Amino acid sequence: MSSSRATLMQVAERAGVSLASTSRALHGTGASQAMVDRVRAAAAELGYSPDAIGRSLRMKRTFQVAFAVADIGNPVYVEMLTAIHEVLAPHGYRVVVMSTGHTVASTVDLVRSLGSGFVDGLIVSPLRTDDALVEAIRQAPVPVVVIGRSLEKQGIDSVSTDSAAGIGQAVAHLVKIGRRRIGFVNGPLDTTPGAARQRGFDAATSAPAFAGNHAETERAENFTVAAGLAAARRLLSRTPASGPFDAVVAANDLLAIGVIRAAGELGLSVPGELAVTGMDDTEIGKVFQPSLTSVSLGSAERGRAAAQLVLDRVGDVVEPAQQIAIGPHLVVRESTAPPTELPASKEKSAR
Amino acid sequence: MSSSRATLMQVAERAGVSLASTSRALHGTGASQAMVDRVRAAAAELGYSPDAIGRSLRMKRTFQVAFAVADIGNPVYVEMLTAIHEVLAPHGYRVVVMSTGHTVASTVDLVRSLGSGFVDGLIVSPLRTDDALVEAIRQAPVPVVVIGRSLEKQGIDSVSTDSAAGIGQAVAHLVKIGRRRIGFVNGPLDTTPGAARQRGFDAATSAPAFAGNHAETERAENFTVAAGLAAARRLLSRTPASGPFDAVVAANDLLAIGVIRAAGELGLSVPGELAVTGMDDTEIGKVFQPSLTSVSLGSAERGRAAAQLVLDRVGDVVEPAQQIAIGPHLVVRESTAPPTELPASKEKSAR
DNA sequence: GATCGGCCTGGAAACGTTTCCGGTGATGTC
DNA sequence: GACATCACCGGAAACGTTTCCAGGCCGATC
Repeated sequence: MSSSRATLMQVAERAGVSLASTSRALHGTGASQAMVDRVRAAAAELGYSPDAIGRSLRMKRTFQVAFAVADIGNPVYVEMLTAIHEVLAPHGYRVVVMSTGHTVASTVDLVRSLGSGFVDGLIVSPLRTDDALVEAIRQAPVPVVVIGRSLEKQGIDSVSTDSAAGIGQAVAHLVKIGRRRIGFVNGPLDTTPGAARQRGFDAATSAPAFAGNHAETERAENFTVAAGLAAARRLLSRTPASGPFDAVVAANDLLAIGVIRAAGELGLSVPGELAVTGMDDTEIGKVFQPSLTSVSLGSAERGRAAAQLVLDRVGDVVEPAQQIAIGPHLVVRESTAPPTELPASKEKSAR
Repeated sequence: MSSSRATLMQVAERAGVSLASTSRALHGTGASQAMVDRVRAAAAELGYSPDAIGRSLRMKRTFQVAFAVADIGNPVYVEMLTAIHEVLAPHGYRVVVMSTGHTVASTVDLVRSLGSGFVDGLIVSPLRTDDALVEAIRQAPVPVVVIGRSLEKQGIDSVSTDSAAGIGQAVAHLVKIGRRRIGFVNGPLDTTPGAARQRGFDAATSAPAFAGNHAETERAENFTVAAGLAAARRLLSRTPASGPFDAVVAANDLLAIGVIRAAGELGLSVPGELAVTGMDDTEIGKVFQPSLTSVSLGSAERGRAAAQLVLDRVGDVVEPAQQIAIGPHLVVRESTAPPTELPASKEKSAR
């Protein structure tokens, strides 16, 4: 926190050359070798390092990209952040983490705040979307990439995934291993992921392949473990006419963990008596006990794609909006298996 | 991504007043009401929003703070990040996430890069520290707050916690509930937390209160679940002369989860046959099955304190370096309990 | 030998903002 | 009525950098 930093002007004086030449020498273009050596030496002596603000002002580039999510506590977003960081850092870009807040209005505010130009681009994964937000994004003074649903018609760059199809994969898997009464623990329906996943569940359970089985939805207040626990308690306290639930599809790994905890409370073994699937294929799901069968939506991959898209855009390539889709795929682990033939004792068999 | 943004100059012209007055009117000091109204109107018409870069250049303030950690994948750092964000955002500060890398050299580079002045302050939680880093921090052109060990003698602001004492609390708890052969799964000893926690374990297990019991350390490659799993396999494959391990202290919640998984592999029940403690009291530990007894080091609290410290410092209050200490405390959950009296059937001695 | 082209350099402008400073008009006080 | 005080306004400088432009030098070409 010592002496104020050296400026380019000071380096120029020290080297006895002009300001322009100094800049060129350090920047590396159109300067003689002698000049470069001289300036480099002076810069080293003074411990010069270029001022990012001055440079930004002149170049109209901040070398910063913002990443905005509602809840950085959700491991999915952390994975995205890591991936984004890995792509951007080698290009000299910094990542600013922002919070969208939980309402769409606050997200609109955030997008508008890009007007102050502290950032060259934005990657945002909004929980909720509406026309105002779409419009704000379209008007935004810097490239914006949305991670979430495809916004092709709206002409906005997006990296999406078909989470509805992902839920379909989970349901298909459960049916295939012999589950007949499937509950669905979803998040709020007015969120983009909540709506998509509900569509996926409804479609999968009204398809011919599902005929004769039972399906039922319970809605959690949000996408956290606590909400999942509460919702699962409600769901599992009901018993369909055809018999107790033997599987639960959760819209989220966190919700799934809540479901498993609820099952534990009720003395239901997982996967023996209750198979549970999650979604997002997070690290926490991998290490949970039992490890979580989960639909991977390629969080890291989506993060990387979004970052690459922003990078392309700030390199002022003006192209029509691009849509990148990442296919979901199911990763089967311990939390799903064919139902155990229960011995009369109803105690859990060997581990 | 439409028309280029309006500048203050344009607002001034539109309002028919000087640039200086425009700035004052918007900034709110020393302008008549009439002037304010007039300028506000013009600004609104043009959709003006002030340019952060121009402002930064002039004010020598970026309204950004960097938070640097080795591994943002570790939930502890996510909790800190959240807390930091919550403190800083209301003051108009943005948070830039940076990676220190795993070597001390790359951390030094990062601190040096502050010289480019893109940020008003830095909060860093380095895994490893050496004299070069301390010196770099002391020379840094902006306030730096270290989360980790106390750096009082070095004259650096720090927010620390006595993790050694925390390990002591864990050991005391285990002894109290009747555990006699305690393993310690630690991370690398050349890291700051690794070293401190080892000291804590060694001190606790060589204290009179521990006399007659067995203690043994196994070192994991890093602080992740996978490393914890591997280390626990090694540890539990050994059997002390006095009998098998009945408790494991892990230096970290992630390591603890690895330990529990290893116990599962070996058919050991937790907490019945093996009690396990973690450290950091992370969200994932709370929801794990069994939920984790863990030593809280107040991650969120430390984040908040560090953020507040940076905030004070950028408000150019020049005071001697401050040391804030957060006391550790044990949170007992399911993963520790008195040993179960094993029915004769279970082959305990043979293992 | 004059001209042209190419390489290199220095001067100066520009990016958008805040703030110092001097000036003007109005108001209040003796 | 003169003078000090005050509130407000406009001009201009400054923050640190990059880049346009013009000019100087040198070698090569005709």
